[in-house]
Amino acid sequence: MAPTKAPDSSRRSDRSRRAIHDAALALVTEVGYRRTTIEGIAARAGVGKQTIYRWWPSKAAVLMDAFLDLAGRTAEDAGAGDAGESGEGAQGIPDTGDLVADLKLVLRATVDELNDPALEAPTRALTAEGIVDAKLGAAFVHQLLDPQLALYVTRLRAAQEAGHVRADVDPRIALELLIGPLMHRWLLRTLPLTHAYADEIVDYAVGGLAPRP
Amino acid sequence: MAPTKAPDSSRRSDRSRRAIHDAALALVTEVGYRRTTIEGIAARAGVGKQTIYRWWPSKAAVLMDAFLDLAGRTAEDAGAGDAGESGEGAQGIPDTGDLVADLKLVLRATVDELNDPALEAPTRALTAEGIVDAKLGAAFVHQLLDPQLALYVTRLRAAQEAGHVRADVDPRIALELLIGPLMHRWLLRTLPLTHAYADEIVDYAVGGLAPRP
Amino acid sequence: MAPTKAPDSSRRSDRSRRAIHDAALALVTEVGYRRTTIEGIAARAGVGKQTIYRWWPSKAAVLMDAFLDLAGRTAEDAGAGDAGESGEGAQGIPDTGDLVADLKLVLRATVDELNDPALEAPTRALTAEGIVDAKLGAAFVHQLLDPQLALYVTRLRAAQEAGHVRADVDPRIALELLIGPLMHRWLLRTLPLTHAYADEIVDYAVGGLAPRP
Amino acid sequence: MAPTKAPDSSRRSDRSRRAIHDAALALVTEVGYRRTTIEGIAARAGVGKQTIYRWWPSKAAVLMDAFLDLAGRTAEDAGAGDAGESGEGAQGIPDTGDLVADLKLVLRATVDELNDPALEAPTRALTAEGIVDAKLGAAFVHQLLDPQLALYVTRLRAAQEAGHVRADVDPRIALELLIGPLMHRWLLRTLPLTHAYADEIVDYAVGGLAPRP
DNA sequence: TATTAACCGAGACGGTACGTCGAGTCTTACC
DNA sequence: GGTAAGACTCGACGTACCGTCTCGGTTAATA
Repeated sequence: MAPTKAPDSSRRSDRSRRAIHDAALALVTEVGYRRTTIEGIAARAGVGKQTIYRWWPSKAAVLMDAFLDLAGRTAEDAGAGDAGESGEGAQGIPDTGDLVADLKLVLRATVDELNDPALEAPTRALTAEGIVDAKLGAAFVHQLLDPQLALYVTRLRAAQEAGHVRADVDPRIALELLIGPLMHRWLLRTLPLTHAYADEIVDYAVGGLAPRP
Repeated sequence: MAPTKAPDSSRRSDRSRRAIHDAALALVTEVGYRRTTIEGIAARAGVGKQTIYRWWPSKAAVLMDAFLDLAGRTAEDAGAGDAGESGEGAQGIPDTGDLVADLKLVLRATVDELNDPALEAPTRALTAEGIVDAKLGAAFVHQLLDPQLALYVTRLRAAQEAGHVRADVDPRIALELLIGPLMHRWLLRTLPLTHAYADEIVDYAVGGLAPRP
Repeated sequence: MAPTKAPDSSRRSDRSRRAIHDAALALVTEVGYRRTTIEGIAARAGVGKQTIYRWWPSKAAVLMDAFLDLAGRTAEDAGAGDAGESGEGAQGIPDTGDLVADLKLVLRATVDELNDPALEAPTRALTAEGIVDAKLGAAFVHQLLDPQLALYVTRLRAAQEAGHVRADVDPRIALELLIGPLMHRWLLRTLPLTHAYADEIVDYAVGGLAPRP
Repeated sequence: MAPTKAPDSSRRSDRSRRAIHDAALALVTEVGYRRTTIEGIAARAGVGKQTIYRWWPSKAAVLMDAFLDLAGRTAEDAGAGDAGESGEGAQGIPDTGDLVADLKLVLRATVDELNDPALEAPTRALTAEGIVDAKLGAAFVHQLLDPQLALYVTRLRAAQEAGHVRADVDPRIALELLIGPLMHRWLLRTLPLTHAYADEIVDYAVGGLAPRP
């Protein structure tokens, strides 16, 4: 029943943690998730295997942490020029009053992110892993996806209050109408993912959400 | 340049092929894709490993073939009561003139299929594998997904001709508006996948596709 | 109890038999006994594997046959210039009356044979195999070694009758006194095997066999 | 140029080393060298295959080490009753002044050793392997045979000084006159290997070495 | 300031699966 | 019915990683 000797995180080496993150991301990008191994990460990071096993339960968990770290740093960089009033790194969806324009802006940004070669490999790896491993999938959704989606919900609720979206529309479903097609195309690589596509998705979807005349 | 000695497929053992398919599907369902091994499949199928390596390049390829076989047999069984004049096994989407009703029918069927515990494990495994492995993903899309999606395109074109859908709508995108959200929810397990959800998706999507009054 | 279907040797393909012999000897010489495989022999001989398994019980048996064949042909060639009165191919040990000289002649010939690079690999392979596999070893001894040794026995008996060797000497043991050291040096590669060595062996050994003055 | 990462022998598990030795010897004795496999040794020793591959280059090398270990331990046991002042374990050949008697003693002991069922299988296996594999053969000769033969050389030189053996006799060749016939009979199983045979060999051989009257 | 306990790099260990090779058997088509 | 060809089951090969473990060597907090 003993909790199997939890390590003392206050004595954890930050240097190692970062090196492991970097090695994990680099390897996934270079050789793919499949051929990325714990041993490989340890060797690349100049770290003992045990140091990885001490702090993470699986390869996927390492990658997830690394990815969160990367996302955090990226957001920090992006938001560095702003007033810095949001400590979260989540910028939110603008509300110019024009729902279609606002959504197109965000969806185009998402398209760019998905097409970013530096992010593609780890994102695909984590998504795929989450599809098969429910536990990891839940973590992925909660830590990475949900915060993003919450922003859409907020914006859509505002649109409902402004009367641009019917009151009986469930924002959660509306948001999936926007994100779903994007992810579908990206995950399955059926057709190229472009700004034009994002625009059309918004046009069609908002058409179905707008109040009947 | 030589393709490294291709085996003579006319002498292939059908018995082994079927046994391998069955073992692969059973193992993926029972222990999951990760813990399914080529050795395990061979042992379960009562087959030498080499017989698997002779005919398939990877575990994923075995599973894909097995899945196609299963899908073919399932479709055959389903279509057995009909006149049998369609050798394809693809039933097509009904056209009762009521687009919304027709789509709801098919989407509900898709929901049922995705929720079928016998199909869930292999479908997830193949999808996840295809997300990471572009080659396999392409095969998956072409052999399993595209034929399905073509049916939607046909039905949507008919709706355009009947004037229920605007002429400037791209059926390919319209279809993704329907399928995308479904897959999104199923893949990421964000919320349960129900008939009610399928209905709402159809309602919202067709709203955006219908001619402006 | 059925003798498991003995093949009809009258319909056997001589072409295949020879091709298999040649391939076996060539492969043993080129890549060594260990890396010589039945599949390799079959491929090189342009023969089906079954043709080998039909007529020989093991790789060693194939090689033994091939070697006997080779030895027979070699002896035939060597004896072709003679009157041809000996159908056996065994030339016998000359009896000039000088035992030491006669033995040196034969032992030097044996040294040359053991040093012949064309014969070395198969001879070593068969000897080694026979050391570990008693059944094969017996076959090797009876078919290849005993006929050779019998010649020594004959010559030594003649020497006994001529009074050059003590009457109480067992020719069988005397012969081993000559052959043993030669084989020892050749098998274990302790020191080079030369004519000078053969001469010394004869000198020492005959010294021990000659009548006490 | 790098020797491909040599393992750190100071951290080697002695427990595993011993278990592997024991398993190797047991298997060779029980099922023969051919049917002894690295996998079998590992399984029997309760050891991972890699632990064998880490420290030995081949099955034969494992067996050689095991045999050396066994020989060492056996010699240790045999010498335990003595004063123990010789750390070598090599007892040497006695020098009672009677060369014939001394040699008969040692050769009879060798006969007994060769006839010992516990040693037969590994000795045959190693010898056969060494006959075909020159590298291994050299190791076998240097590590096992040469030390033994050196004892004979010593004893024979003493005999030369005492005038029991002609001064012009090469002890190295003389020794082969004794050992060669023994090994020949044992390796080829031509006739049984007995004390009487050893005695005769000594009688004949020393007869050839003694000073001419 | 000396001790000590945890983390750390390193890597050997018992295992599992990999993908390949060859053994020996069986089947097919040819002659 | 013998033959060339080669697919089949099976078992071992030698390799790659897994996750655990043990070994010095730092390094930080405690005595």
